[in-house]
Amino acid sequence: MAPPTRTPRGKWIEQGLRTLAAGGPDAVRIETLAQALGVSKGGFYWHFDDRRALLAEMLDTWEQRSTDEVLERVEGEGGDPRTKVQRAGALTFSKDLLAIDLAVRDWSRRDPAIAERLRRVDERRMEYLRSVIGSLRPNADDVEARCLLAFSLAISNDLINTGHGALERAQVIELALTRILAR
Amino acid sequence: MAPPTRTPRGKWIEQGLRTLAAGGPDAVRIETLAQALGVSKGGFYWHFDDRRALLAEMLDTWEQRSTDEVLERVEGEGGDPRTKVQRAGALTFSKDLLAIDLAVRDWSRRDPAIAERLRRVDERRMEYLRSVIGSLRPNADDVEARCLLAFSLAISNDLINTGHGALERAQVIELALTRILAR
Amino acid sequence: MAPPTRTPRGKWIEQGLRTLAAGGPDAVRIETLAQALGVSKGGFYWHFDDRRALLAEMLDTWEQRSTDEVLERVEGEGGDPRTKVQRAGALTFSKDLLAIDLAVRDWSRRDPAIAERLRRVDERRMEYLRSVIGSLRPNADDVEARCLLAFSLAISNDLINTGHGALERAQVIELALTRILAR
Amino acid sequence: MAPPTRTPRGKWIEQGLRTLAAGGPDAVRIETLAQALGVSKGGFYWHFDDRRALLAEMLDTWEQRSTDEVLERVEGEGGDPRTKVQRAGALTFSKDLLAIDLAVRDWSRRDPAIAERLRRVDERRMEYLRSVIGSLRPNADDVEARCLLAFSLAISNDLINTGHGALERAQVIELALTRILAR
DNA sequence: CATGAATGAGCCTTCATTCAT
DNA sequence: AATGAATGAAGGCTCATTCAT
Repeated sequence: MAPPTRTPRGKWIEQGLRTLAAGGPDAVRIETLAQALGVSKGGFYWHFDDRRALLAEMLDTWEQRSTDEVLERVEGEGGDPRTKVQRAGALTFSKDLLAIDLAVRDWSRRDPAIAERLRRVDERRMEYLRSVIGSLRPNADDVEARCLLAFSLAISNDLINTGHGALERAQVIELALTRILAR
Repeated sequence: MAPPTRTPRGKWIEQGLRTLAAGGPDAVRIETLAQALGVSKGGFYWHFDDRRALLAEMLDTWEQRSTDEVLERVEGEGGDPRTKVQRAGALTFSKDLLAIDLAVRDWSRRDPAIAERLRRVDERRMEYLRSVIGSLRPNADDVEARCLLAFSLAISNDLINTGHGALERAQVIELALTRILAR
Repeated sequence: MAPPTRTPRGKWIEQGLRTLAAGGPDAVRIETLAQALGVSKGGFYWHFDDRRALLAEMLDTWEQRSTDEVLERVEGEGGDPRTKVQRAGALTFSKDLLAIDLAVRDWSRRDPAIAERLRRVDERRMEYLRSVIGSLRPNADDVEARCLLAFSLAISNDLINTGHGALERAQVIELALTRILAR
Repeated sequence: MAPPTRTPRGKWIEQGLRTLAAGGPDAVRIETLAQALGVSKGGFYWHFDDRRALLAEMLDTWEQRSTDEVLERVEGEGGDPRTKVQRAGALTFSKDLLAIDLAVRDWSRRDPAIAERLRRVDERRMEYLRSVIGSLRPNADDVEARCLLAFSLAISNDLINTGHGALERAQVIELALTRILAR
């Protein structure tokens, strides 16, 4: 009844995603992962055909987590539109997921296959944003502009690192969000 | 008084920035650059101590171009605040510079030295935005929120790739910008 | 009195010989054999100490099959000398055995142990050839030359792949054999 | 005026052919060659794209040496048919070339591209044999049989390793050749 | 300034072998 | 008897760097 697998497939994927988040796709090196998992690199090939296979599964996992899981949770908890938008943002761009998201986003700029995956994910996110913000405001074009602003704000948060005078970043975000959702 | 000799040194930097923009820092390989320049890679080391030195100079060049050069040009041409914001955006995030900017931005997430450089650059950009938008709106906090929104919008534009129903991306941007600068 | 149990051991050897014939000794990889047998490679080590042990047993099997079994069958059926020569050739160099033979022959060129085994086998074959052809021709030296020719012809058949004008290879062989056995 | 190349392309090919002859294609390992040449393995890639490129050039070299060079020399020296046959055999299957030839021959049994190359080479050799032996004997079919025998004898010589009673192998070969060329 | 050549570290992958179950 | 999992030693290839010319 000993552990049926010392280092299950999932561990490699998890570590892979952590590494991707921290260092980008080029940092996802078999040897590095193995070392982090306290395992010999050769063992990797028991679980995966090759590096590409790992990357693919990592992306599958990320895609799943970033869409279905987030949306289910948000819709499950209910609340008014503003709450939903904030919650969806909080989940989608939780510390862990955001780092992966940004890594994938950069990666997508030089790999069409990644770009396609990301487009799929973003499309679902935007669709959700649209439905929520759309319940607040009648004009479709207006909704679209607000969605893009909200989305941009979320993505850029970790990409911009400046001071804001007397304010904290969080406060500025609050103000900005209010402005986005304002009447 | 001698004209700033366009030594081949500059060519390496230029090509380096092009490559950085297209493939990220890992893609900046001496051999690749040499090939693109039609030169043997050995020659690289006449100009630069090593790869790091090239990267450093590339970043110097980028920093200079992204700040002083842009701001000088924008202020030199004058115009009302909205015009200035748009022009600054257009210059800062011209096709070429934006690609570099995004590459640096991603890079900065895993290299503190890069992060510090980027912070310096962004701080100057925000300062300028603040001064321009501040001339329109009196409330400092409000200005800060609008600045962050404008900045986020500019950065994210190339990072998001979704459809917008009947609208073109450019139109949505227009609407969003109007909203940001609105009374 | 128990029938020679066809333990799985034999299956590994069989598959090993097939693989040796098709790809040479380097192609005899535990993993490949296991896959072909629909078994996990770990199991191999229950039957054999290591790869070398398998190769040794494969060679034992081949040696046995190439000599005793062939000669018994040929002598068992009788016939005139030419018939015997042809039958011995047909059996020794049946499609399956010939492929193994050639693989071993090449292998023997770089492994003295293999060379010794092959010499043993060939010596028995030549001895038999000598006895049969010797029953036709009186002069020992002459017999020796004919034996070598016959043997060369048999071995080379699969190693040479040229056209023969209007003739088929089989016809040329016929003519050559006739010439070898001629008065 | 120092040596323009420490380890010219040709050296790699030469060493590659030596290794091929001694150990078959699988033995042609970059690292092994490098070590034999007293060079670091990395340097290999300055001269060749990859291992396959080396193998290809090795085969080109061998093909050239085995055909044009041999035939030129034989025809250049003249002599009666028997002399030519023997000389062609001696050159074609000189110690060095024969070892390569046999390695290629075995290799060709599992790689169609190699088989095609070998066929081309053998076809030229047979063509030459045919022309020489054909000058002795009128009947084409008869000539064909003799050619095949001569060719088989040459190839098999190094593949068979048995005693011949009181005779030396060379003597048996002499007898066999006489028989092949006999009236 | 630049080239041709070489080095060596690092990474991906394969494979014989081992080990616990 | 056999499996799932892991190890470790190769071996192929890339690339920053060096060096002599």
